[in-house]
Amino acid sequence: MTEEEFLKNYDSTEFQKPSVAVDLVLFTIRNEQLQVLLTERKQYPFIGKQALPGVFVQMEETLDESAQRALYQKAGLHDIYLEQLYTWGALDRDPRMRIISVSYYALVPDSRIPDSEQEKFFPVEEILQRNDIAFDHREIIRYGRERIRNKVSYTDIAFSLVPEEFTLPQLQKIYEILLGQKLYKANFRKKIADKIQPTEKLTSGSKHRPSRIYRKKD
Amino acid sequence: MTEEEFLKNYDSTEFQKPSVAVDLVLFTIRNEQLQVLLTERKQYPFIGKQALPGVFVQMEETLDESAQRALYQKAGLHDIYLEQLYTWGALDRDPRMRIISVSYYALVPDSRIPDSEQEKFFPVEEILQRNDIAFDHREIIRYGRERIRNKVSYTDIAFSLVPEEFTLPQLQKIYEILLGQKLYKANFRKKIADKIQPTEKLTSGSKHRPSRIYRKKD
DNA sequence: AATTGTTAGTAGCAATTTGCTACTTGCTAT
DNA sequence: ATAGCAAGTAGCAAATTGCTACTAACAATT
Repeated sequence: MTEEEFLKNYDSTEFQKPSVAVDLVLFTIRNEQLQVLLTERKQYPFIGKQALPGVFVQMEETLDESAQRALYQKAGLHDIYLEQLYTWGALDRDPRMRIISVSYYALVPDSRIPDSEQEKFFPVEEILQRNDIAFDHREIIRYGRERIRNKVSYTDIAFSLVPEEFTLPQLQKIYEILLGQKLYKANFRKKIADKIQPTEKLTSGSKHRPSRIYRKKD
Repeated sequence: MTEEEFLKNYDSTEFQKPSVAVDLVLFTIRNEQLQVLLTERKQYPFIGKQALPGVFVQMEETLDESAQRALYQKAGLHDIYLEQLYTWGALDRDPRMRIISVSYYALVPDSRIPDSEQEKFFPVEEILQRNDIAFDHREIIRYGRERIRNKVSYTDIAFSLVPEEFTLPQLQKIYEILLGQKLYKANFRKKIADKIQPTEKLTSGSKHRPSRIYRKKD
């Protein structure tokens, strides 16, 4: 049997297969809190409960593309920091059938969230206290928060949560929220000095000293 | 329609589904090198080439269980450090059909590898130079190495690569291989001091000063 | 015009960690 | 004895982190 023959005869429907979905944890920072987008379920199961937005993986799209599609279809967003998180495979995680969920997380500055989506964000702290979240999505959110918490210190993901132009007090606040602890101003600035570029601009309108506006270097 | 009715009528075969497999990156350290288990493919596709051991995910097993099964069926190993790595979903990663692969990596001390498996390990450095590895498995191996390299500094995974009883020069060597750089003896010992317990035993048989034997604390 | 309140931003030092060199210890083989 | 060799320790310099206190620049109030 040649390879060609083999491939022609291969019956890919021979075995029963699980379904594969992508679920998206879309994080932002608002009101000095880490928040996540939740959608209300319109169908069984968990009708009326809140869940992460998700899509089934189509045969002709990669996982990354599924995640991007979810991001666009469910939140109207493009060109956002997006990274695979973990794949969940418990047998009973969906009562309909066996569904394996590849979770992704995305980070978006509050300023980029469309008006239509504003209402759908909820603080992670609160969500983790609740027990009425659909599926295993609360666990996914917790896991996502842990991932960011780890990565913030050795990557630049914090910049994904801030607009193109930002002040250092803003940026520091992002770091503090993600890490869950205060940082020292002077040390923080030394640390990130090589990642930022000052602009000529200063903030205005506040009733105290204005802050210099920076951009990410490169 | 009640939830029960809905679930009864739900047709889970309505859509075409990808297959889901688990591929295993089994790392060990031998000859002062990071090595990986590869199996020779006996079937199309990539017949004769080397690949990571893998299994299809069965409907009645979780992903972790699939990974453990692969570990046992393909390497005869039980109770090994095992962690999910990443899920690979390129459209053409398998020429037979759409297969989504959930990769796991495992860490095992060289001393625990059964005789029958000894021959199947190959140095990661070499593998990454080659271009005759089946599927996208070379990329998976590279990704696995990156993951360990990151985790070694803020977790205890290095202990998974060493027997229950070990010497500090042994352990330090493991860290050095994983990190890809030399460490300072005295500093290394300060760092891990709270993670280890000395035994009464010393090594013997060497023609120089014997080394104290330790165990992991807890 | 000076004072107060508030946040932005800088100085500087103590404590800890890391980088590095040199030493001492305990074994075997000459 | 002593030479060779790896195990293990001492200790200091350099860099990083923890922390306090300062100065700078604005608006609002006196």
